[in-house]
Amino acid sequence: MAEPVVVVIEDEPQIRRFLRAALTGQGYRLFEAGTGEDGLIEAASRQPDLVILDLGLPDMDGLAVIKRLREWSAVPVIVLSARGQERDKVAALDGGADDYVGKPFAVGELLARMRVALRHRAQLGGESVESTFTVGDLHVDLGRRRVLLGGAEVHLSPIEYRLLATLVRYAGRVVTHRQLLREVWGPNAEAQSHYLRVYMTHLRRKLEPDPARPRYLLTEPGVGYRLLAE
Amino acid sequence: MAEPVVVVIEDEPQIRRFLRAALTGQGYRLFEAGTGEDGLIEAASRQPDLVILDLGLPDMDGLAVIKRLREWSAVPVIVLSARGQERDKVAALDGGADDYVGKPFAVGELLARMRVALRHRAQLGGESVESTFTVGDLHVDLGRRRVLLGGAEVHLSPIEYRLLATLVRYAGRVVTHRQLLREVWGPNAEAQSHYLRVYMTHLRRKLEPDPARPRYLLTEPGVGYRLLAE
DNA sequence: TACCTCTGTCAAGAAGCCGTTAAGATCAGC
DNA sequence: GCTGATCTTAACGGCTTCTTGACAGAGGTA
Repeated sequence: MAEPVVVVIEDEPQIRRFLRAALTGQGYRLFEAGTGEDGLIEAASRQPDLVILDLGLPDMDGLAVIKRLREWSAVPVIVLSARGQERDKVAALDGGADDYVGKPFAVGELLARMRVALRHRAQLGGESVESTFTVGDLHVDLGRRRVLLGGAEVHLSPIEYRLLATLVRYAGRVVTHRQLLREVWGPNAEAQSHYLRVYMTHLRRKLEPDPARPRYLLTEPGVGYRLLAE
Repeated sequence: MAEPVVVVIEDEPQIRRFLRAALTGQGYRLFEAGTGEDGLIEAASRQPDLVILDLGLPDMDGLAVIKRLREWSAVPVIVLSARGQERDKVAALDGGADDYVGKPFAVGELLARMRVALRHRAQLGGESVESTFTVGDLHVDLGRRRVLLGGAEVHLSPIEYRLLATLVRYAGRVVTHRQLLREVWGPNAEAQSHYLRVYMTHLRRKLEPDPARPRYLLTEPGVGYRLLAE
């Protein structure tokens, strides 16, 4: 990777200055945002190789930023936070963050963890960053948060969309009940498997030609669900 | 991933006991080693989804273990260490570790970081050679939880699949009745060898050209079963 | 040959999971 | 505060899957 692109979402000017000095010195290209909204815009427009995210933003909760980001992007996210509570860490990591570094942080460790994240990304290779998915009549654009069925836009509720987006991210493979519940409803809902049944019915009614005989949204009895690929 | 396999390389018995309790309760399959050498052997033979490695081993340096492991495996490694120095962290992370957790550690955080590592691995997924198996017309894709017979997908119930997957993991070698029962039905079912006969019949009916004369799913009388490997 | 153990097959009842519907609770926008 | 959309929760029928019992065949042994 010639010059890795990093988006820093952080409101404290001191820390931004500090990161700017440390990262540009190491050959990173840096883009900065002071709010969650701006950060999401930067992440979308700069196509970064890595996102560094402060949890304590003025406009929105850090977890919400991760969640929004993860709807369309698999870019590695390193969380930077002054909150050192275990439950904050667990929530961020389960919410889609790839690493969690407490403040105050040692810059050498942060740089090492950044190298790990970039290594992971390099292993994935180019195409799995794909943000659109098509099978049969069904087309999902994760970047634009749009779902088309035979060319016509289908409106999905937030939960319906998150459920579908999760299946898209793992298209072709079985996603277990636990995993779906954790990624859509959060780690406290792992036992509520009836949610899944209700929302799978919704999705099938909106997306399947014959909801009683699913072509795309397949049940793997006793295990989970799978979105048919190609 | 049905039941993630974890290899723990750690010499302190207390911490091993602690990890055993924490991980098996979360649905992980655990294999343990007390030395670096044993750990490398376990990692090679168990094909784990994740390795947890203590840096302070009696026989060899933790960094050396990572290095040897990385010569042939990309399995995620989480380092557990009492040494909290920044240079130790940087060395481990740059040496090939995927994460670094200091002792004493919070179990919730460790579990969350494990889920992150498994998520990364799942995204790599698909083509990785180690998770698919082929013999004759029969093709088993453990990563996607799919079974193909002459190119056509075969539907297996959860127990049927777990039984086949266990045989695949030991392909070519005999797996004893006890071991199959333990891995498929759990440790309380080791005496129910009846189950095995019923489900082996199911599998053969679904997978064998002539179920009465098995080509793939072979009986080893008095011992167990074996899946033919080419 | 007769007997015994191990193995394979079939089938039926039980149990649990899944899909569907609908009603009340909650939230967001006006 | 009203209204419509969305989410949660409960109920229930149907269906797959699991468990269990019965029995027959294979193969070894006295």
